[in-house]
Amino acid sequence: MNSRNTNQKKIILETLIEAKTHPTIDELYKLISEKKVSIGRATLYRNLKKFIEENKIKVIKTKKGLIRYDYNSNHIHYECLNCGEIFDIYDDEFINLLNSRKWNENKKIIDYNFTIYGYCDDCNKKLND
Amino acid sequence: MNSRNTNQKKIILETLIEAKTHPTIDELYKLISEKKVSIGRATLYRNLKKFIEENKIKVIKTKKGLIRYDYNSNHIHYECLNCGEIFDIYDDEFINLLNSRKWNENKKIIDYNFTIYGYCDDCNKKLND
DNA sequence: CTATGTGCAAAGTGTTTGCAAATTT
DNA sequence: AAATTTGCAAACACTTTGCACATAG
Repeated sequence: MNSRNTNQKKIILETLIEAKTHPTIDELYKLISEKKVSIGRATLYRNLKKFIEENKIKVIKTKKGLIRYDYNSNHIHYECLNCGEIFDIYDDEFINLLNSRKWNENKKIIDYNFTIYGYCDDCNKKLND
Repeated sequence: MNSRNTNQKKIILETLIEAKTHPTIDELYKLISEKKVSIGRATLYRNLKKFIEENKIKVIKTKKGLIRYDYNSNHIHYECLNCGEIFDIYDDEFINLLNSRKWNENKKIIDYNFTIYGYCDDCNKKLND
């Protein structure tokens, strides 16, 4: 039942952290292939699943149905309803507010997933031509 | 490009609204089958997709990877990390706070998806035996 | 040395699509 | 009557699994 530190795990997590974007599994696979090593797709699936269980990474299901992966740090997502791009929003004030709030006696926050939908600056301009 | 009001659309949306749970597509299919009518799976997929585009319903991707559908009203989800059940939280004060907040000059909130992870009351008790 | 992890290919699931018939407007 | 939607089955895409070999502890 012990988890072992393999080279593959290291590379997968490293690559996901380095990526500024929120890659799909396919994009992540390509990013890894660009490095020297090649990792099997099954290994990628298996390890992403483990990382999710271990709360190291998060899954984002986009409006268009794509499944994207994200290294788990405290932030909010803003998804553009036009171009589909996902932006990270860091808002400590809001996060603090979130963490201090109790939704009922026992329901404490262990983790959360917060995505806001709207239009990004670029698309806003285009749509208001 | 006009959208037509078919009986199938009516039944699908109706059944989803009636369901107090957040059904998977399979659960929804069964709920519909329990009524007189039978709707093809393809029709179900096609219409759920349309409803999402039209912002009538929302998708929830659970920690365990299940895809659940939810009628789109203003509320927050609380997912139990132990039993997996999803609870609705209605917190107007928080929703108002959310809606009034601007994340930067142009990034307005059109819609959002907010899920909190933790343990539900029942599981809390069990786990602290 | 033993248990865990990997890679491949095959199996399994879930979702989409082409097409003819039905339905809506 | 024209355009959209439906239902079926087949096609497609994504994810998991069995197994033999490799690797970590």
